[in-house]
Amino acid sequence: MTSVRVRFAPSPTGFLHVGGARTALYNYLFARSRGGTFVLRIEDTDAERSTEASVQAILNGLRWLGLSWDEGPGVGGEHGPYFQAQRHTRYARVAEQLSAQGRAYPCFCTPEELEARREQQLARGEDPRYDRRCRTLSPAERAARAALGLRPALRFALPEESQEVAWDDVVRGRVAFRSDVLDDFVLLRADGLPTYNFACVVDDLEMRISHVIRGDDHISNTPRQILLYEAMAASPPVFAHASMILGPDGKRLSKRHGATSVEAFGDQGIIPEGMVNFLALLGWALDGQTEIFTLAELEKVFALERVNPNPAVFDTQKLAWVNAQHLKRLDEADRVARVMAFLSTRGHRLAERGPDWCTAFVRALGDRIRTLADALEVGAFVLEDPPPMESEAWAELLGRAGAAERLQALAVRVRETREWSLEALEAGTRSLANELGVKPGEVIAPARVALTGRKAAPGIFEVMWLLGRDTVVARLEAAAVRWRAESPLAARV
RNA sequence: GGCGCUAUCGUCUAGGGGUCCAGGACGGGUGGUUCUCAGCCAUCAAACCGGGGUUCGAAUCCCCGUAGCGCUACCA
Repeated sequence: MTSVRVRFAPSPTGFLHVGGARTALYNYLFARSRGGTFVLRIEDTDAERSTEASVQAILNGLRWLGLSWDEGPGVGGEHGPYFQAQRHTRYARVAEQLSAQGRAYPCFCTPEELEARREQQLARGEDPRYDRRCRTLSPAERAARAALGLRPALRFALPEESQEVAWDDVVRGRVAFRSDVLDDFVLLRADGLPTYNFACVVDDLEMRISHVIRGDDHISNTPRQILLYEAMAASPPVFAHASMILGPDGKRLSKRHGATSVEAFGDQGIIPEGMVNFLALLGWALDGQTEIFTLAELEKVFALERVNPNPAVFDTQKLAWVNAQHLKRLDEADRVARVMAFLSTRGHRLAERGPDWCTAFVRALGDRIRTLADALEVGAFVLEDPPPMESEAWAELLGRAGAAERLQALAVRVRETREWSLEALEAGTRSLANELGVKPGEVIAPARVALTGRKAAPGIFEVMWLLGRDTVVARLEAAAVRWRAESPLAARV
């Protein structure tokens, strides 16, 4: 019985990108759905680009999504360390074995020489590949070069005979390469640090990884890795290559498409539930019908075999919709807490108005917010005093005959309203319209503009209630005054 | 250039030879509900990349082409 062990192995060179997040999610879901172990390993062999800040950003991104790891940074485990930078002696040991077996050899070519040769090959129309000149160096020649102080890199010795290297990819079926399209790639750099392919194989082997789930940009690395497993007399794990996530232009998603880190989406008001659900759907479907899932539900129904091999375009519209679905499914207290937390990051401290007010506020926002950030827009009437006046809304109000009188009358009515409740406010407004002989909308529409500065807003009585008597009266009167001053319909004195 | 992967509505996808004149969802159009918007309900438009095969029968299998993407580093 082989237990399922998967890993997410990001290199800490930036934030957690949505592509990486989806890979992490698929790994996590596969582990959970199979009762397996989800390992987090940091691939920081590139000291130039790796930073501690990135490590933290990635961990935070995973935590935000709710993807907890069973082994890795912060939680430990039996197969650590989980930072490649701390595993050098292991790579060196394996490298030595490979060398002893004749499957690896030192290469004294300098990067400059290699680059020059590569260009020559290209110029001749050949495929740029290492010419293996150091592979046949005699021990004496090697010693001579080392004596000159030259630091060699260690290269993998590909099989002499070309062979087919193939595997059954869980998402793509059988994939095959001929080994002669490969070259003797570097295992250890001259500075002794392992390259990706080498470290990856050593670690996956030592960490007993059973399934490697990653992006399809690794497909062409897979034959190299399989050859390494063979050289190490080990059987390779099962591979599953999910495809890339593309931008709206069909190109691989990148920074120029705007936000691509999960953190940035959080800043835009996407909640983890929405992000996880949307990411899951990007390349996977349960039945083509069900769209909304919680992480817990995904853990039960996710199947790697149902991951789709074609590249998916990241559609922010659908993300917003999925997010909205989760937002409306949150229980009220939770939704209120999240909206308040989001707004406070933008400097709006609403908590001091009391829990009842906050609940009413979020209730008033209702389904008008697809993301938490929408609360900034939809709730602007209460977030700013006065809120910005949309010129189009004001222009329309100016063209409405008798608007000032109605606003004025409503101000009086509101001032006189004894009970500050939605019901009383609505009754007062409707009876006023009735007394004025106009439809309720004739009073409500001007009031909406006066109170919110917009033509579209939450229910007018909720708006009034939230604003409070003084503010409502003040905005109504101010609008009436301004209307009289600016409207061509105003009677001039 | 070489190698590889992919190819169903604008987008995410269901579909694994007949039950598909291709289903769902986002987005879009229209109508209804309503104080506006949103939401909700109803409804419409919208796709099997092209060409060959295989088969009684192909969206489904094979081949070729085309297109997109990926890799082609002492990056991961």
